[in-house]
Amino acid sequence: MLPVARVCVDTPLAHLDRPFDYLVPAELDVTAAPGVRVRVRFAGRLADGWLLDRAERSDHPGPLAWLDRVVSAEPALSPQVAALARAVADRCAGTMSDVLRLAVPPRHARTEAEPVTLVPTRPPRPSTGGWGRYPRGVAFLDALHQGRAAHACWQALPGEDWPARLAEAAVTVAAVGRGALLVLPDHRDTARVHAAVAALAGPDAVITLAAESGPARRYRRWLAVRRGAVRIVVGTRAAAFAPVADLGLMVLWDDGDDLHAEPRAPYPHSRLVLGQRAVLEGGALLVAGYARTAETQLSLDTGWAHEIVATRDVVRAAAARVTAIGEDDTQLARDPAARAARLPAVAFEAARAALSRDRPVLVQVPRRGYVPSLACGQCRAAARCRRCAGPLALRGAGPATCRWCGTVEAGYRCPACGCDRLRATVIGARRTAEELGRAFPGVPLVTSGGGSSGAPRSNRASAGEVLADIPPGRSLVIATPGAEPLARYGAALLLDASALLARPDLRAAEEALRRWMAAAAMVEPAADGGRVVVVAESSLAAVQALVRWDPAGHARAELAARAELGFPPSVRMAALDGAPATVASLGEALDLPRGAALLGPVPAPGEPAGERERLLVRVPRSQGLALAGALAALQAGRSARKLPDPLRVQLDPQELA
DNA sequence: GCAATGAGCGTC
DNA sequence: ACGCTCATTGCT
Repeated sequence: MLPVARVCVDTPLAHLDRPFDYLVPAELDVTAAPGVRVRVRFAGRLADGWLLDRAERSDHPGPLAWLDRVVSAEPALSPQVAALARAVADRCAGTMSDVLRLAVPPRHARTEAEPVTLVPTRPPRPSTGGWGRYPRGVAFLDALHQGRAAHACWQALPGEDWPARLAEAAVTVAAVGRGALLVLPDHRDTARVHAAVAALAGPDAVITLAAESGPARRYRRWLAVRRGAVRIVVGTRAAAFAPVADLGLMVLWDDGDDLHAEPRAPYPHSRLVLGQRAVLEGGALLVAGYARTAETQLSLDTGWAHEIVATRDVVRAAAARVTAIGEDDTQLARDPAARAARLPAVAFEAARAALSRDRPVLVQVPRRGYVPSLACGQCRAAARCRRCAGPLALRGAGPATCRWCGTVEAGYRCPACGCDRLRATVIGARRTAEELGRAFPGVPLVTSGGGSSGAPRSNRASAGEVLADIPPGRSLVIATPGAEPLARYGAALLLDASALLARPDLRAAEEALRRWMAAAAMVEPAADGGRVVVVAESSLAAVQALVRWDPAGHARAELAARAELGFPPSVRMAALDGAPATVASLGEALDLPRGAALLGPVPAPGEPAGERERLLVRVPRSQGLALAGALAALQAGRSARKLPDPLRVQLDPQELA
C-alpha cells in the first residue's frame, strides 16, 4: 500500500494543527488504514493521533519517522467526520484534535472486540398525516423520501406531538435506506424522540447516543452507528458528530436552548456542526421548535432554508387563550391567601377554573439567581450603551457603565419612550410553593426542578429533581423552565415574566418567549378552556408574540433589531478572554480582516472584576471565516512563542451580556 | 581560527 | 522531551 501515513497528532499546541507524515513499517501496512487510532513519536515522546490518509509521498523536506503503533484496527474516524472536524475547527478558531475529542468518544477496548449483531432495518414509509396541518409539511417529507437535501425550519403548533412528527421524518429517510440524525437539548427530549421512533419503526431501528450511559455502553452504541448497524440516531449535542452513514436528514430541536452550545473548546454550537455537515455531506436539515431563533430567521432570510408553519386559523385553534397582566397594574386576587402569594386576580381565576375541570395547573417560576442590570424606568426596555449598544449596568455606587466598552453613561434617555430614569432589575424573585399552595387548599402540590441556586451556565433545573410526569387529575405543578412535567394542563401561570425579560443578555427576549411557549404549548386549546396568564407588560414584543402565538414575527423583529444594533447573527463576534495584561496586548498581535471593530476590554462575564478581561471583535458576516482564521493564527503565534497564560477565543459566544 | 558547550526551537 | 541548530565562549 501507499508508504506514507498522514496523521493528526493530539497535541494542545495550536501552531501544530496540521497533519504530520510518517512512514508505515511493513508489519503495520495492512492495519494502518485511514481512520484508525495510532501512536507516533512526536518531538521525542509518544503521542496519540488519528491516521487521516495514506499517500504516495510526503511534502516534508526532512526525513520521516516511522509510525510507532496502530492502537486499534477499528477505523473509528470516518472520512466524513474527519472533514467535519476540520471545518468546525476552522470556523471556531480551534484545532482539529480539540474537535475530534468532542466528536469521538473514548475507546473501550473490550467493547471493540465484541461483534455487532444488529443489521440495519428498512422500515416501511410512515404516513405523513401528522404533517398535514402545515402547508409545506407533506412536501418536506416527500422531499426526504426523494432524497433531496431540503433545508427547513419548522414551528410546531401548540400541543403538537412533535416527537412523533420528528420520528415520521426520520423513518421516511430510513425507509429509503438512508441515515437520520436527531439532536435534542437534553436527555428527556432524547428519550421521547427515541420512544417515538421505536414505536414507528421498531426498537432496533433507533439508537440513543448519550454520555451519561457510561464509557462501555456509550462506546458500544457509538460503534454500532459507525459500523452501520443502525440508521436512526438520536442524542444530545455530542451526537451531532455521530458517524451516521449516508446521512439523509439532520434534525435540530429547540436550537435556542443553551445546552446546544458546547462548553469545551472550541465551543461549537450544534447548529454550526449540523449546518457544516449539511454543506459537506449534503443531507436535509430541519431546525425545529415552538419558538424560532434569530439565527434560524437569518437562514430563512438568506434563502438557505424555507419555513414550515401552520396558517393563522390553525394556530388559533390549537393555542390556549393567553392573557398578559402587567406587574404594576396587577389587580391582586381578593382571596387572602392568593393575595399573600401576590397572585393577580386573572391568574387566580384561570387556575381555579382549570382545577374545577379536574385539570392540572402549571406554574412556571424562573430559577433563583441575581443579575443586577439596568432597564428604562418607564417601559422596562433594557438600557443599552449609545456607543456600542452593550448592556448598561451599575458598578458599585458609580454611574451606569457599559459592560462591553466601559463607556460611562451620564445622561441616559430611553430610545423607545424618552424616559430618563433607570431602574435596577433583578431576576429570581421566586414565590414559594408553600405560598401558592395555601391559595388552593386541598389541591395536590408538586414541584419540579430548580430547588438550589447557582446554576453555572444553564438556567434550567438540574437532573434528579425533575419530574417526568404527574398523576392524572387536578394538581398544582410548580416548575422551573425546562423541568415542566409532561401533561395536558388546563392552565399555565408564567410568573416573574418581566424579570426574565429584563436580564442583561442579548437573547433575553428570545429566551423568555422560548420558555413561555414551551410551557404554554402544554396547555389545552382555548376552545377546551385552556388559559395562559403571563405576568408581564402586554406592550412588550415578546409578550405580544406569546399572546398572538407568533414566533416567526418575533424572530423577524428580533433579527431586525440585532441588525440595527450590530449584534449577532447579523454580524459575527468573537470574545477573547484572558488576563488583563494579555488582553491589553492583543491589539498589535491581531491581523484583523476588513471592517473589524474592537470593543472593550471589559471584565469577562462571570469573573470578579480585574481578574480576567474580555475583548470583543465584531466583523461583517462575510468576514466570519477570515476572522476565525486570524484568531487561529493569533493562537498559533501564542503557542509557538510558548506564552504561558491562556487566551480563550470564542466565536459567536452564547453569553453576550 | 576553531572546537566545546549550552540555550532555544521545532516537532514528520 | 529529544535532537537539532546556532551563538557564545575560551583556547590554540
